[in-house]
Amino acid sequence: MDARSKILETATKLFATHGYDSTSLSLVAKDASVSKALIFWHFENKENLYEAVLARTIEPYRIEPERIAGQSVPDQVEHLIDLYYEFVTENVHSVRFFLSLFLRDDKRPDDFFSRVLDLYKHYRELLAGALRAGQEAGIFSPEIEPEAHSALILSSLNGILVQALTGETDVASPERLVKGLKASLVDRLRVQ
Amino acid sequence: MDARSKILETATKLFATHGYDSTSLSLVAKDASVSKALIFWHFENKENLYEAVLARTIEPYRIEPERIAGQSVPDQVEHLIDLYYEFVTENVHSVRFFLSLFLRDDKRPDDFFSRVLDLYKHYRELLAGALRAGQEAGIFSPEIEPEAHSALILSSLNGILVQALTGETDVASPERLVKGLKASLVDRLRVQ
DNA sequence: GTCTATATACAGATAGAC
DNA sequence: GTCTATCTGTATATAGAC
Repeated sequence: MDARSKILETATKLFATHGYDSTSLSLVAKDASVSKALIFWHFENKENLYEAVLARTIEPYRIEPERIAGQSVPDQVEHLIDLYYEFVTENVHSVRFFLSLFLRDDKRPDDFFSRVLDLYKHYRELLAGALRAGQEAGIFSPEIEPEAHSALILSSLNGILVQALTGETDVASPERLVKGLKASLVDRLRVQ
Repeated sequence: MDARSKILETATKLFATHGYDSTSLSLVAKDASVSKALIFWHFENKENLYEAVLARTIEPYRIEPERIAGQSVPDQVEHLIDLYYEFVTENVHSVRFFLSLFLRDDKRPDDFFSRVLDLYKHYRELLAGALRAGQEAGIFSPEIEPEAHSALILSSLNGILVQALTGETDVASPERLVKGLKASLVDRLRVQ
């Protein structure tokens, strides 16, 4: 790997675990086995390096249309839940990173935030659409409001994932909680 | 207020918003209108100050038995949910602080963490107990497992609260989500 | 207890050789 | 492109006067 990529990779790991301020360029240089001066040659200053790291980190944050198409209406809801869950578990480190950015008064470039929020909103709308389609097909109870209920499902899912992210043991496993979520928040809404 | 308390109060605010590393003692001194040397005289070093701040912050984290006693069994579940919600909204700043500590590889003194976790566990057990009592009284469906379901309720609640903590607008309000949570995760479990 | 002045270390950043 | 050496600011921490 070339030096530039090595720096970027090392910095990504360090920024994500220690945050912006607590990550010194001396440490990045040492871990990447390059001189501090080389970091400045490639990225000009610490902030530019940070932005390059953010750009690299957010890269996989997108919805692939082919993955959500083609299901029968009732299965779509559970499938969307699975997709969300899979995405977060596949990107634990960066999700944890972004969540901690949301919580801190840290360096938080607004364009990255709005991109994460847009993605979240998109997901919620897909979920609401599937719920509404299910209602219209007479599968789900007409009592629920699709928008409100999709927000609740995502919130619950986030809660489960935060629990997994913070490494709380001794509670039920994430998989089991998601199963319970589907049972209570999806299956129980079916018209008998 | 005496200088020591002033320092403690100022440091609490600053550590919570900027974190350990990003909070300089020069800033604490300036904001508290004292000299830097006085901080060292009172707290010896930065880490000791931080621990004093943590001890002060965690102080309100306890369950008051009188607040959960005396309800009729079915109402207990919703009451516990309300208590949890109220506690978090009354302590937003420190909850956000602790959550960000859980997410970062920061300074994380294990005894404080285990105290937060114990409290959480206690809450979950109270909730499971209420659910079980409701089942035995024939009010809640025998289908659910109290332990698993109380974990799900708390996870969902956490998800709603994290959303509020991260300041995500444009989604449903926390109050509305909690109402939906109660409807789907509590009321729908009642035997008709 | 509270201050000013200072020691020491390390941060981000630059100069210039190769 | 990559390095060593160095500048400058600011951090934690100490010494010592009052």
